[in-house]
Amino acid sequence: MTSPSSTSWHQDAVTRFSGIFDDALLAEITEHGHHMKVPEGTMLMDVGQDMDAIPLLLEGAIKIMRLDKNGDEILLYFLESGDSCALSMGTYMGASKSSIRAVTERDTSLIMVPVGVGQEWMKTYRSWSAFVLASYQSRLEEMLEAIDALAFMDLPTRLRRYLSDKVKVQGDLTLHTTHQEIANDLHTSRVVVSRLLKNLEREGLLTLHRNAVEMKQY
DNA sequence: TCATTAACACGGG
DNA sequence: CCCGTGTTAATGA
Repeated sequence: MTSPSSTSWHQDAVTRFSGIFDDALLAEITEHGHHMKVPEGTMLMDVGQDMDAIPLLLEGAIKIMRLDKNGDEILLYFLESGDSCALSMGTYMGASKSSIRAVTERDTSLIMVPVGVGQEWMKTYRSWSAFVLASYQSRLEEMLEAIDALAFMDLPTRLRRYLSDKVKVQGDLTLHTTHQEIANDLHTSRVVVSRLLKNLEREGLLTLHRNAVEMKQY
């Protein structure tokens, strides 16, 4: 691998994961991993689809959703740079069908590691198995937070959490979205989102525009 | 009481 | 004109 185009993502991978994986494993990742640049809004994985690779995020963000019986999406959490998807690790335990939908939230750069290769690394690289376990734990905690939000938080609170999450994930105070999209993510109606956003605007926390919400603080 | 559904007017692109 | 937005009235949980 000496061409500039292939070494560039190798460098990204090394800088992103150098503190996490040892050098030998980093070399294996650049050898066996497939690099992908994915534009915003791409569905990387859907419910029932086979999970044949483990994603390692370099740049960007991925929205992880579950579907209700009507096929409506419920937001679970976001994957960010340096994250992986614990559910794809489930393939280690025999499951191979995805139970979630994953859509890129912004332009994203990631490495896909074939499941079989990842399984070998579980035995040979302690830094890999530690990473998988840590990823499992952090994904589990995020899911528990999502459950808490759905079960115990009122809508105004959930909306504020959602907005601050989006700002963090997008790295931009101005969110380019519609009230309807927010309503879909929070699993409620647009009427409610419009009213709550209007309240927040009156409180001076944000400014509303067409197709955009400009946050003042978060 | 609060969310949802339907309906409507307004306005910017 | 089309679509996103803001609002209201009726209905339901």
